[in-house]
Amino acid sequence: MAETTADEVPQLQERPKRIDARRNKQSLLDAAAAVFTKSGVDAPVREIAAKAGVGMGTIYRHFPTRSDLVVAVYRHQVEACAEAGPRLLRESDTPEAALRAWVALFVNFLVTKHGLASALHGDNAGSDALHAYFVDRLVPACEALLHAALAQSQNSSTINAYSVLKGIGNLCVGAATDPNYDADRLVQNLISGVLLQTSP
Amino acid sequence: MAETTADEVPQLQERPKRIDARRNKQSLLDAAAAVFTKSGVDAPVREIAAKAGVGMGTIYRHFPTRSDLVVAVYRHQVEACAEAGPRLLRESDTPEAALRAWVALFVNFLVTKHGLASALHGDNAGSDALHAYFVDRLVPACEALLHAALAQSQNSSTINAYSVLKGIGNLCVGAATDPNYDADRLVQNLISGVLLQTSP
DNA sequence: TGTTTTCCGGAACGCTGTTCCGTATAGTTC
DNA sequence: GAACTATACGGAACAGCGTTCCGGAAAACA
Repeated sequence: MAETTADEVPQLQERPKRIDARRNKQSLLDAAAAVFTKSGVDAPVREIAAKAGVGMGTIYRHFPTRSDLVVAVYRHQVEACAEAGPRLLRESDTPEAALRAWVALFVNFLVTKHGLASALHGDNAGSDALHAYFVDRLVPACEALLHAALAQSQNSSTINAYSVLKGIGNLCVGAATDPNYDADRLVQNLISGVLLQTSP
Repeated sequence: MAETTADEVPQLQERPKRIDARRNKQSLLDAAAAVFTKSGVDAPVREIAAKAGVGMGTIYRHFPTRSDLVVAVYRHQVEACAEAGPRLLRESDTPEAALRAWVALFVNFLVTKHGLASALHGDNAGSDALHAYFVDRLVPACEALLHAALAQSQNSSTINAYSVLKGIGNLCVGAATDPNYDADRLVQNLISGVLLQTSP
């Protein structure tokens, strides 16, 4: 639940944060995690601050933007997803199976976190921390899997891993709240189509 | 540009709207169309009212919700898209070609209207006029094309046309503002995957 | 304990979509 | 043309959002 200890432990030439600051940051992370799972990622910042027993100023000092808080809350799961890529590639029967398993993992992650997929769009002039973090960590993982799967089927087409990843994320939008919408199936269909495509 | 004349012409037992009311409604539709293409579908309501030279009350009397205004502005193009379905099915070489052409049409429509795809998510407890209208008009068209294409390839799998249509719409989110994201290609890949899938 | 540095709380700001109501005006009747 | 009524208008006001600001509290240090 805690963030990397990078900013909680004294760096060279830096004093440690005050203990109430560290305590509040942790309360905020816990409260945010709870509120996000209950009311979705779009829950008001005030609600999180209230649940953590903290003022508005405090939340914005620790997390300069709403997006940063979301990143901090889901950092571990995103990291786990990124690290699952190479592992699946090693342990699966075929590269395509590895890709499909990884994608299912990613989809499950997005769908169970209500509103995360919608929040992923880099609305704010491309400087959206959430979007940037997902891209940074997951595009390389996705790319490796895609290349391996394409090589397996001797498909020499060029793929844009970023594009595919964003497509998967987009397909997950609204999946949790719409019982008639089957994101899982569509994503697997999309993968089929991507692997099938001929080089341009 | 004008709406259907349904509510501008006197119905039985109904008096015609006042002429300033009709004039303002038209001004609003024109202003909204202009603002939407300039600033995207998410443009503030105040901006549209200002451009039309009209107050806040007026805009909400004619269009009870932001969503209704968007529907009114794009009604003709959605209608055209719906009607293109049967026509393409008649004039194309194969049902699959018709489906792909229709999907390309739909994608082009969504992508050129900045923000329309994002606005399509039924946020407001399912009572979103925009979402409902799109579903009403386009799901049947999409369904006919899908069935025809599946029959062609002797694929007996069941498809959920609503799911596929929503998936296509989702894939278009952010397509206009992200040069690295190729929605067109992904959508065609998705169609490939959907047509390829085996019955469950 | 006294001083300094850091951090906190919550009111306030600017931006949304939407509602409300006193006022203006088109349509109707004389 | 004047008087009257139903209809529509304008824009201030409301609620809710993310974010900023700053006087005051509290931790760390001497």
